Amino acid sequence: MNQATRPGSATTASRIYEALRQDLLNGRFDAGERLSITRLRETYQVGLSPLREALNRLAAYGLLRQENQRGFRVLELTRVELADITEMRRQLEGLALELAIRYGDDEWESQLLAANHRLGRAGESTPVGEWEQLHARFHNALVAPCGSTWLLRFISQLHDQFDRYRRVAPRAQELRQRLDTQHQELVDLALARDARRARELIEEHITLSSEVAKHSCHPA
Amino acid sequence: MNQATRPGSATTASRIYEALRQDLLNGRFDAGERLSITRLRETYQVGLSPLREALNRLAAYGLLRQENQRGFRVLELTRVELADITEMRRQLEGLALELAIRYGDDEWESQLLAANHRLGRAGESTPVGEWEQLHARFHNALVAPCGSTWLLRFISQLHDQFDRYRRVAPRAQELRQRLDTQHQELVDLALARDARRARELIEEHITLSSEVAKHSCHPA
DNA sequence: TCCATGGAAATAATCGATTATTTGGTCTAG
DNA sequence: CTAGACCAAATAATCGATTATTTCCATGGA
Repeated sequence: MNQATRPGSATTASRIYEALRQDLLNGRFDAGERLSITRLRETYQVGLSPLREALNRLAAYGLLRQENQRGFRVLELTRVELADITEMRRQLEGLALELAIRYGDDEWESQLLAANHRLGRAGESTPVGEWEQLHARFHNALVAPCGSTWLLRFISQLHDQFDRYRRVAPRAQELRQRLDTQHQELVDLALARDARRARELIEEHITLSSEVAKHSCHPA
Repeated sequence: MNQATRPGSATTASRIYEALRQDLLNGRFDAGERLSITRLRETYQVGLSPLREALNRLAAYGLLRQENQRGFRVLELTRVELADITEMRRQLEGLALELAIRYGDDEWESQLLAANHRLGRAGESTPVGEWEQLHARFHNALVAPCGSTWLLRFISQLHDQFDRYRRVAPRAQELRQRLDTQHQELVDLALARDARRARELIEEHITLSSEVAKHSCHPA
């Protein structure tokens, strides 16, 4: 999930990067908002340099837009962008799932069952950001052994983008349940090594998630 | 190609970002090399803050590896990585080309012909980095109207990655000519709107480029 | 000989202050 | 009235100095 900055102890810049990323994903900022650097300094209680470095990383990652001499702003939420992200997720996660089914071993099957179990246990009382994290873990476990680090990287990036839309979305209980059912079916198809139907289902799954998220776009 | 930081006048950070990116693509640094910040300061004649911001961007973009408290290092060149980049280029550019053929209009056809013409005119006397730039332009023109900004973004990113391998590659004249021929054929198939064969050809084209680049990997 | 330890030198990260650019409002000329 | 120029306040970007961490080498013990 994070860029590989783990070795050595955490630096202020990488801590603030993660904090900002989470807050962006959780919709703590308004879409299109200009981020005042001085205000961020106060909010997160950090110095200027590490903060700016974190913002530069986030802009390069695609969670912020950077304009020379005009600072940083949060990306807008638009239907066109959501459609793009959705279609790319369909293509890339579909491909990755096929590859994962081809290459995944026993260890993968265990990890997948575990991730699915943890996700299934999360109920109504689960804290806001926690379900999203378990959900991300599940989808990551699904495609992890696809064999391509770049594919996984792009998928994570798109997942982060998609989360910005999902978070704001209303909790349609019925749809939520259909999505949960699909998770279970995805596990079954993966273990059965049915690549064709698994790919069909994950594409359908992503499209359905997108329908839910669509409500968070601008005019509503 | 660049991240959208154009408005306002160029900042030192974005200038040094571009300079470093070009130098990384052109192989001015050794693979795996640790980048000494103080040395970079002297080489590029810039202050510490903008330099660090540029490095942070490049790391988030994937052209550098950042390790907490241990600075930045150039990525290694490995066969595994090249194979991954190549396969992803095949998938993503293949998809993008199909979409471009579906959605591209007259303007696209003109741009494509122009880009192809400019690339064809570049001969032996063309400066080192120039051919690569024209080549990148051509490939970009090919897929530009695919309709997905994320797909184009990923393709550019992979193209930059691939360039690190290509630059070092020996100039096998015969292969170079086959690649040139393929460029012409790609244009023909695109104008004929033959999506299936165009996709087949671009996948073959990328694979062939990769064969040439393979010589630049570590043990040789 | 080989590892472990300590400490200085090198270097990465951060801070505080300064400079450069943009923004928003006001005034004047047409 | 409107358009343009100008000024002051806000804020982004950069610099120079300081702090924290790692690296490297020397030394001593098993």
